[in-house]
Amino acid sequence: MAPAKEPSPAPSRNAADAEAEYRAQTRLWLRLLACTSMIEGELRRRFREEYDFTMPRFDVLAQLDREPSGLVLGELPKRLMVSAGNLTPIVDRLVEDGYITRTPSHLDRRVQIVCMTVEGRKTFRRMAKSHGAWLAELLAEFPVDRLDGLVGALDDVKRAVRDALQRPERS
Amino acid sequence: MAPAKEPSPAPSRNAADAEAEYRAQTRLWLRLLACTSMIEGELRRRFREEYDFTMPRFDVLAQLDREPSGLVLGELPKRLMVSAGNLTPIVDRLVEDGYITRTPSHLDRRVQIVCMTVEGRKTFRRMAKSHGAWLAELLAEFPVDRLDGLVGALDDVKRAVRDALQRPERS
DNA sequence: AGGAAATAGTTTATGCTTAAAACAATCGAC
DNA sequence: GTCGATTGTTTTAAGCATAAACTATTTCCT
Repeated sequence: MAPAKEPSPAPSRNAADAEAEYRAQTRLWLRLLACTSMIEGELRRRFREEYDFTMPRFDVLAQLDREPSGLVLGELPKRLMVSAGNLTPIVDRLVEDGYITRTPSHLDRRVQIVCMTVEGRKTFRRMAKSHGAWLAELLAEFPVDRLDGLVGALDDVKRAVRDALQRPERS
Repeated sequence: MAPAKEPSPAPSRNAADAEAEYRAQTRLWLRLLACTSMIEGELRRRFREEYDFTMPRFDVLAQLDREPSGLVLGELPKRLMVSAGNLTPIVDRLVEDGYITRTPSHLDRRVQIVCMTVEGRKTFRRMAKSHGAWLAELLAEFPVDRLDGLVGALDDVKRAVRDALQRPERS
């Protein structure tokens, strides 16, 4: 496949390009990290202060809000991109606090179905409204007409990374 | 400044716009989170597998790499955007493992100066090289000519959020 | 000089996060 | 039908993260 000893076309320019690409990719990663952690930190702080709640707990409720008939427990780790073991204590506490229920399935006794309670749904709606408003406040100065473009670019980043991850571990 | 009771121009359209803006902002946040956590998860996994190291430890070394004369300990939480208490055990372990030194200042006995050791610098360079290569691999499918534009947009997001955070807590 | 306020850093309590091992129930092959 | 593999979930050990309380030192005010 790779022909050996082909005279490399403009080698120094290629090296410089590769170097520049490297730096640009690193910059992209650092910016992603900075933006995400700034926003995440502030949202976490407000969740805590206003509702004495955490973001992972909110994320679980958000998934359940769109599923009136509940969700198989094993679906949550996949959707939230966290490990399964992580969710056990979080779901435990949400059940304890009365926001969700966890019922074993008759068909398969390994499986459990989690479902939001009326109380949970009410609380979630309130928090979701705040969440949206906080985000709007934090992003207020970013021009509206550039939102879609940025979202599109991030979709492409996401796709690129997913492809790289799904690529069979090289040779 | 704001004239009261001005007949609102096309009120329903404004409401619809606000709604759309809301959704676009939420989408932006979800994409940011998805991209960051995908990349972060993979980098963490590789740091662990290849070097038995964690990202927070790498981040500390990265800061110290650019400061041959060392850094005041208190500078680290600011640069890394983490809490001070968080760093104590991380720095402890890096000292224990011989990657950095921590020496009290004579001028002010509250202050400590952290500095990378020769061993630490050597290890860091190796890891930094892998880190760059991993990032290049993960982002390989994202077109090079769109990197700078995306970085610029994220800079603007970062600025917007920082401004929002620094704004005096409203009224 | 003496004491209050500020600063640097650590400790504690709580919770998130992962990887890996353990456990339990089901499924499949024979 | 039984045994081995697979699947769903929990447990465990280690580490990251924050907020809040605490210690030690310095600075500032009078």
